[in-house]
Amino acid sequence: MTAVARVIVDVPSRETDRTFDYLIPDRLSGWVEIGTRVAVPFGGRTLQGIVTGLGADAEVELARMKPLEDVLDAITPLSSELVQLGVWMSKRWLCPLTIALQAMLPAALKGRAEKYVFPAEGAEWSDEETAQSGGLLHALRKGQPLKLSGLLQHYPEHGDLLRRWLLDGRLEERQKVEDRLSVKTVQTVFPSDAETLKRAVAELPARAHKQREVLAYLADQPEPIGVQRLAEAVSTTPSTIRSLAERGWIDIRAVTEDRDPYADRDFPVSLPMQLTPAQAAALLPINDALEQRSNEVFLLHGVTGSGKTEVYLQAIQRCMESGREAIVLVPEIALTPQMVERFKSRFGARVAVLHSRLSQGERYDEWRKIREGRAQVAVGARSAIFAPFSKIGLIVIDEEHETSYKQEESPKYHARDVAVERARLHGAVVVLGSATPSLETYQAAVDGGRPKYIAMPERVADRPLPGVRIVDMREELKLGNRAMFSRELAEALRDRLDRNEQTVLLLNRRGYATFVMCRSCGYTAACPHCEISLTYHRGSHNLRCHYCGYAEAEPKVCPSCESPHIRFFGTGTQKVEEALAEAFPGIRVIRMDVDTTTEKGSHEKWLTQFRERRADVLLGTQMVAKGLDFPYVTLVGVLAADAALRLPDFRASERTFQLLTQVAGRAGRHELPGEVIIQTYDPEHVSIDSVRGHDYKGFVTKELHVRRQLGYPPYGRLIAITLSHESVPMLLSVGEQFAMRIREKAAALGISSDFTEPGRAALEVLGPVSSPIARLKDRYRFQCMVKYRGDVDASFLASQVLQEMGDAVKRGGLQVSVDVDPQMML
DNA sequence: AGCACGCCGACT
DNA sequence: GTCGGCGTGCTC
Repeated sequence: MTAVARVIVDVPSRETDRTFDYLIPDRLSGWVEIGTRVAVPFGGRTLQGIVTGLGADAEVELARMKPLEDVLDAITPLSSELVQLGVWMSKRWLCPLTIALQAMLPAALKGRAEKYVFPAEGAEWSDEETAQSGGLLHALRKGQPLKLSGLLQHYPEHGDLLRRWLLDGRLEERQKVEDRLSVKTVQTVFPSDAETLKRAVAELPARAHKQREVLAYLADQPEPIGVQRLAEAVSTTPSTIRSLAERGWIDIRAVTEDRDPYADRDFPVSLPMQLTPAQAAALLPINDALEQRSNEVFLLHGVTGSGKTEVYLQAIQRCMESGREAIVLVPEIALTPQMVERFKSRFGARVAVLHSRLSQGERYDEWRKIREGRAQVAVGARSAIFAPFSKIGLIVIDEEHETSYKQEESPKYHARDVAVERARLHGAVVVLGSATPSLETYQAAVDGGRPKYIAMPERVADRPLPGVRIVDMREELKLGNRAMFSRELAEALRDRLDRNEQTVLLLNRRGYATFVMCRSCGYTAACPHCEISLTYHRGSHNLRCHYCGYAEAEPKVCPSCESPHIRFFGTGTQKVEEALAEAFPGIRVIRMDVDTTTEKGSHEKWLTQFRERRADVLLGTQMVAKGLDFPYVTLVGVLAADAALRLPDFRASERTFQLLTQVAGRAGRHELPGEVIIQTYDPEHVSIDSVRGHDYKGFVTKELHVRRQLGYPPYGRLIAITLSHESVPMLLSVGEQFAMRIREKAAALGISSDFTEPGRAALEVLGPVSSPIARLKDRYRFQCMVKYRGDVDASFLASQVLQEMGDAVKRGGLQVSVDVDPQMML
């Protein structure tokens, strides 16, 4: 009987998406379990892999089996539950298992094989060769194996020499899987007992003053202390301390240290607040489910300012009291210091925070805090759903409708769906919170009873929802107002300036000007690789492609007709800022968009400034719409409310309604009442009109009706298959085949392609059509859309066809990407 | 994915 | 004759 590990190797392709068997050598037995990260020999190289199973026997003959090379972590990074979740994900979103597993590991643990080169036993080189190698041989013969990548960087002209000697066997190569990053260690002094220190003082040479000082300091404060800090404390250098260690009087060891990104911050302690009756009523069924340990899902539909966060906090409290852990997902954009503070204040050091602004190292340390049981609550963006807890009791998804929960790269998972599955595996409770639930979630609650629906229709402390006025910009134009601000908005702004209150302005766009257009001939500048409008960047005076990074200089005349009337179109936050300064001299504006918030900590800096009322207006794109809570904001203005309505995406209406409702919710959250003014060219549109009465139900009812008619989610489901290649005819023919084969398979199963008969299972394949991004990085893109409803396993059909056509696709050099339940149609 | 094995053109 | 081009196939 042999101990065998089944390993998923880190090669993300369809052919290798299965386990490979390896012998577990004696020296590693006891270290290998499900979820262990290992280094394995695979087809002549060394790769990282994850153990997904253990067996007493192999599936292949013994002779073909190789032993595991190494175990990469002392603590297995993935639990068997996470491995199981990965298997589920790979089926659900049709991705290789290794991709799903990789998504669960912090970036620091994405190991790569490094090649090391060293001289073979007894290898000889002539003097001539040594001279020719220009120091390369000398470096190699020092003894330490050297990194191949480093050698090639150092001696780029001697790559062929290296290769020749590797081939003739005088040099050998060895591979090792290395993490991108290790834990941070600090050289730490461990003082000996007082007795020893006293003896040391006696035995030191008379002139060793500094060393005596160090010993005196340690005698006084016998806690372990970092070498660097100790040196500073007695104003000397680390070498003094090291000589003490050499004499054996003290002990210096490397100690791992956490990079706590919030180390220098004090969070005031916050105690649970007195709940309003509505909050208490909402909390009750959640607590019941926690008590019963039943795998329940709730939709907490609470208007903006209704106090959802306090409900989360108290549910988490209850969860932790029962010895279980909690995960809180927040959209990346709303993961503001304000939000973090609320959790840190309530739960202190038991909170781990995971978001993209952390460095790789900081993220890794927060991750380890969870894995090693030092944190019980994880707050973070999408990927925090994989927090390596072992007994989860509660998962909260705040703003569950947010698109950022869907990952747009493989694995194209939706964190909301992962949460529900992970909660099932743990017997945990899920709370989906939102003021504007996604139509999918709402419809499932109303028609299916899961999630269970909980409503909080009022703001706390009887504060009213802000009044909303819609301004028809067409009328403004008729009356001769060509300005960016309607008279109503300008007046309201003036009023706020007079009263020293604050305003949030939302512009539904980014950049100074979105595209360049010639007024004479209609020419627009587009990327030669991607067929995407180029964006004008004011700082660098050039035009850039947001997809591939292509850049060219700002044109002075039209490249097509040579007219000088080429000008910048569209409105960006910079332009609005200028208009504000002109209309309201002396106005203090904070502009927040991708350009002003890329720097680490800048986001926080701006918001603090605004909170301290050092500005009158907070102007920005989507990022000013979410989760912000400022007492003196009494006016919210929306410029170009309908900009996003024109996008070719069936969710455009839903997104617009959600965005407008969210931003409206920033006004009047405290003592002072709020007001919202929305400027639009399409005031009758449901998405805009419904915001006026804060009429979520009115909006969903109408929108759901449309969705049902068209068979779109939540009444049908979609799978987008995108093919890309340099040649259009190739794409068309393979795309056609894809569509045909899926249709044939569905027909063979007796699935109708007729969507008109209500309730009946149906499937149709749309396309292939040129994808909305028709060309990307010199490759054309075509897509097929599988639309289906009812009891149809369309993912399985698609994966079968994908497998059958695998050969044709590979030989043709096509790239295929599958998006199950796509969120973005662009 | 990458590396080895294998079968045809332009060089020492 | 050989070095090396990259097409196909496999990796426990």
